[in-house]
Amino acid sequence: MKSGQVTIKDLAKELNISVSTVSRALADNPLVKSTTKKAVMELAKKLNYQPNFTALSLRSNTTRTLGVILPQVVHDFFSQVLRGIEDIAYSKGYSVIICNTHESYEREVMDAKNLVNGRVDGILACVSKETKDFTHFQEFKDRNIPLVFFDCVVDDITTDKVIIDDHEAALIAVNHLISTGRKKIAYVGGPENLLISKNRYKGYKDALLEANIAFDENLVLHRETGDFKDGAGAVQDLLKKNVEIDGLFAATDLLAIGALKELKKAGYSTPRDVSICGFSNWKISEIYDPSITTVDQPGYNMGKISSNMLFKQIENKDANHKAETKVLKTSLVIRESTQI
Amino acid sequence: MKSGQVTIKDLAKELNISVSTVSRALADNPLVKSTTKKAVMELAKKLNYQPNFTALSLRSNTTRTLGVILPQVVHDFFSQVLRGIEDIAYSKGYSVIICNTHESYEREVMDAKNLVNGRVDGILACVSKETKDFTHFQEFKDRNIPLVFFDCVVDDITTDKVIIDDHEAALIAVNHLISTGRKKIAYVGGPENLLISKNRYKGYKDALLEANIAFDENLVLHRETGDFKDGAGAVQDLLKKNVEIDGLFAATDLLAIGALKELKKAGYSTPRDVSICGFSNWKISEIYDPSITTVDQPGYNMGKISSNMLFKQIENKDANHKAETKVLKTSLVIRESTQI
DNA sequence: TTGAAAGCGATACCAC
DNA sequence: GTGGTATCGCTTTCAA
Repeated sequence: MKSGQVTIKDLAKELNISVSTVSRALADNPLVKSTTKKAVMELAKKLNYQPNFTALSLRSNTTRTLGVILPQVVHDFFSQVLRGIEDIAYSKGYSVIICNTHESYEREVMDAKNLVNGRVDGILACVSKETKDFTHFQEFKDRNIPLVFFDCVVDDITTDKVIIDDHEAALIAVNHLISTGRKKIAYVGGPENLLISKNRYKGYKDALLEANIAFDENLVLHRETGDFKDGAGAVQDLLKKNVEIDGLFAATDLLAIGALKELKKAGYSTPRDVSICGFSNWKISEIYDPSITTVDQPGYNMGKISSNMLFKQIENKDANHKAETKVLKTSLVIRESTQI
Repeated sequence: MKSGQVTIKDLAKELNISVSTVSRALADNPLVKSTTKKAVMELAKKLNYQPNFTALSLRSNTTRTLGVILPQVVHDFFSQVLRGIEDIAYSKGYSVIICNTHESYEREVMDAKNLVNGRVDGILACVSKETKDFTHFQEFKDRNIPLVFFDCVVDDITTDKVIIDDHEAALIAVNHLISTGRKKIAYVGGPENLLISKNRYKGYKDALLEANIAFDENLVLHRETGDFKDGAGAVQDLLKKNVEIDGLFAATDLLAIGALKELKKAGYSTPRDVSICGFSNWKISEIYDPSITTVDQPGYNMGKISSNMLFKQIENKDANHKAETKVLKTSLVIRESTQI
């Protein structure tokens, strides 16, 4: 009973029976005499026995733990995804170990290495912005560790993926701006190398195309981040160019708000002069004054679907599993920033 | 080599040597002949051998893992705390398993039970709003599992704690409102049973006292949550009572913003008519229009200090450790909402 | 109905 | 230098 942990041995010794019997009794094995069983149960309760987690894991070669690798946790969207993951995991008696890479490639590699050695039964991952090399993820596949990508996925790795139809979402958002009579619509986007940025940008362009509005390179601003400051910076650049706009589609809510605040500084009112649409439906977009029209991403659902796919892999580890990609629909939330 | 995992046995068999030698070679033990060592190392690299985490844990009775129990992750403050914790943990080669209780007592108990069986080497915990019974935390102490509370702590359990001087922070914040000439200052607070709420409220009252401003019960509104909606609701109640205010101190930033927006609706401008101060310095308080004066909590530092205290406990597990409570200082960030 | 012993993957002590 | 074996805590055959 060293280090405060009561083991099955302690129970056996105390009751003068073998560890096998104790183990069986605790497992409520019908072979064990009911009096013995009762005695074991009672002592276990009395000494507050808890089976050692590590021993169980070693024996069963499972950890009842999922690993989640994601770039940020202070992020309304990811937090919803996490909730979805946790809800499914908890319902199956699994724990979740969250690795927060803080958008750092180095940290992501460390985290992956840390999870590769049998610490978890499966991995859910969303790759960071910085990541361009994916061998640390390939490692999971090589070791036959179940892996599901969500949101920011890796094309080169064949495994289950859950993504959002960013292209369609952007298309619908920009259509909405157009339908309210806007014609000179600017685009402010996040990191150009990200697939999600590319798709949102393409959605923007396609919406203009469909509406027969000429595409104008001058109205497009790709930024290094999806942050507030970059939204403001983008508008400054726009104003310097002296171009006229009456609408703005931003690839994140923070970009939208940064842009809005900067436009206001320059004397433009939203939605009157420039109507603005963001992306993600962060809480702030609801609270902001004016509230921001934005694309709602089904984060909770994405978490649930991803972990369900992961559990399917875990449960059929031997069977060869056909990788699947699920594309989730979004919806547009119309608020003050586009209501005229 | 079942389930894709290469073990020390596989290496031994392949090289026709014993597992002991392989183990020693991998540990770079000087007793091993260098040619043997080289052969082992090379084969290990070739087969991509990784020592099994669970076996290591069982052997050493340590998991090199910290458990963090907290009520929310989408929370600027907690996320900073987490970063502080992670930075220290990573630097010591530890992983962090985050249990997000979503402010639910039930979930908190589940999480605690889940961590009590040797899955982690120590626990960092911030209790949820709902929690009134603390036996699940006492369990850690009983089992001699290192435990540190941060932010929302449990008075009845003797262990290391890291808290913020909420009372002083509130005092300084309200002093600031008074110093800008405000005299009819309302208080909008979160759940009354929380220690942090009590202290912030007391800070508010003491600031008035010090300034010889009569305390007026009508200006005080305790709410069920610290959320945006409750801020708005509080102001609605205030307006119904037909009381005049020229300042407002809220126990959270979201309460502050909810109040501000509602006041604006009723025709009051901030800071001109009512200046407003929040608490926590969430990102939104910087971005909001107008930006919000608020109390900055040293979250990152709190995380670092907490985990350092935890490691001290882990490293001196046998020595009887004297519990300590650290109180961290805050600072006031003055922004537009109180600049006249 | 129960006990002895093997085994999960790794380390470390004791022989030789 | 190297191999055999006990051990960590638990489950599960195999024998009795």
